[in-house]
Amino acid sequence: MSAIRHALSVKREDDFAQWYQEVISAADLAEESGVRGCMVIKPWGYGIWERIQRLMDDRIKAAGVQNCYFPIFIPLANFEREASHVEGFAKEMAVVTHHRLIADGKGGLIPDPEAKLEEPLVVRPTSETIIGDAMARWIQSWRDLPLLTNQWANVVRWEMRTRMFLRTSEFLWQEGHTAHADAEDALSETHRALEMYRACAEDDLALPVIAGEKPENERFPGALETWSIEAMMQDGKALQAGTSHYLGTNFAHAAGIQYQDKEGGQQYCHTTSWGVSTRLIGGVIMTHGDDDGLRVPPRIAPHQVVILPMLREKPEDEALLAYCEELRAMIAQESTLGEPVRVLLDKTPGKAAAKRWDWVRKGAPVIIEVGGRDMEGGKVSLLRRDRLWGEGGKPAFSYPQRDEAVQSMTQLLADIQAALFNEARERRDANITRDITTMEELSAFFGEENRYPGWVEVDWSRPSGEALDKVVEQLKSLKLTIRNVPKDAGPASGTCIFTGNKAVEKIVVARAY
RNA sequence: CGGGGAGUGGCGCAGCCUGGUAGCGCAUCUGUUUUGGGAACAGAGGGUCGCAGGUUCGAAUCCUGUCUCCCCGACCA
Repeated sequence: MSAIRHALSVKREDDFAQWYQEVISAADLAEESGVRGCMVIKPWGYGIWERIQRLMDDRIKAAGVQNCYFPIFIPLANFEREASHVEGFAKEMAVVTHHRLIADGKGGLIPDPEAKLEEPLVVRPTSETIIGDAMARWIQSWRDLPLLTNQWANVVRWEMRTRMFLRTSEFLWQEGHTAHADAEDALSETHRALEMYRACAEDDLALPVIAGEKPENERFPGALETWSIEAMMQDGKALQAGTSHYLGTNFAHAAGIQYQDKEGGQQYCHTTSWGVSTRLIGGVIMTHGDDDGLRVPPRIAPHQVVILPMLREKPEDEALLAYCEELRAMIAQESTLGEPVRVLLDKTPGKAAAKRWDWVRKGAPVIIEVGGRDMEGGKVSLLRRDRLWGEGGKPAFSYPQRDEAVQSMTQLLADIQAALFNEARERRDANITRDITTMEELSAFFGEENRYPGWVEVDWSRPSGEALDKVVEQLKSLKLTIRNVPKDAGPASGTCIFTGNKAVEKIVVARAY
């Protein structure tokens, strides 16, 4: 029995799905739009996305990739060219068929039958085909390679079941598309992107991930290899947080992406594509959220420090605001994690104690409250969001001198960033089980009693085709999926848990979002 | 898309079975008193009850359709 009065009404352990919904509304991240599967991303949520964008974009550009923008509409014929790609996406396409509305005579509007498009346009679910077209125009010679492009865009996939940030019909992402002279070069790019995602997830979002190759049945439609980073959520499920694909020459054949090599012969390019999306925000929520709301890692927090003056609507407020403004300016002079500290002086009317809880729910890493007594003593009241509660169920304030608080900010924010990562990593490591060697054990492990069982790493023989289908079917009955073959896992030594054959590698098996 | 649940002031809900023109808590606004930890009291504002049809003298309530959300499943990067 705890005396703590939490800022949310639902606890993670009581109803994780409902808790997730509450964090999104309580932290003011996003709201429903009235359009199926589409959400309005509100300033705090979009601010987090802008931070992710900025940090990722820096990494992308550092790798020599250039940003472009391609159309949202793709001609149907263009989309049809790559067979398995079509098969993968056909079921979830938004299609534009008309270009004009007319009155229906009942006060409403309908698409004008006279204005039907000769060829329907599909709303991009991803842009391999249309970018492939451009690549075919842009690439002539081996000197044009590698061609490294990226775009930040929205895409639409008509999902059957949607969840805010995790799976929405429309979402925001970046999609990198590259063309190379040979497989080796393209594979190297596939891995560079994967490692970039791992670094961004771990260093920027404080999400520990496992990077590895997806099994054949989970490949991107049209890809020869699909690699992913997988993050463990607090309910033990896996979230695919980013993917990187080696597409071989499949799309090059479909779009005619060819170059003349040094010997004068025509060669098909080897292409890659890779992306991360607003789904990452869902991963941040389910990794760092607690029973008081979100906890935003400092690197991606729109405001890292929020100052709340304890205003009383009296003349002495002026001096207090001046004291806080000085504090704000001093903190803004400091740097942390390689950037100037982002600090907000929240002067909106209202009591500081009430506003504090809004910022707790939003997850600002550091909250500083300043009252008249603090000012007199040259102090501030400081609260770490990642260590919110102290003795007796009260917020764990510390009361440093103002100068001391300013000087501590560089280290404090770096500490919070590290603490969130370490907490998540320890939780993940504690929840990966490696000693399961039979299907019976696996089945028992994921039985009813074990609510948040986490992940299991097992040996397998990498079956293919129908043999793999059987394995997938077995796992499905336990609601499990193969997440990936971790790059960093040790060599397999035993026998395949599914087939009994000699194991060739290890896989991670888990329930997934 | 199948099964289940739900849409009533900003948020959370009651009312619906047994039709009679809308209520509670929180939040908001105003005032007073408070004031170092999510203030108290008093008063006030705010809703064509998701939308569209239908039944009826009369519909939040009954019927039909439709949209959206949540949970489970199927599907899926």
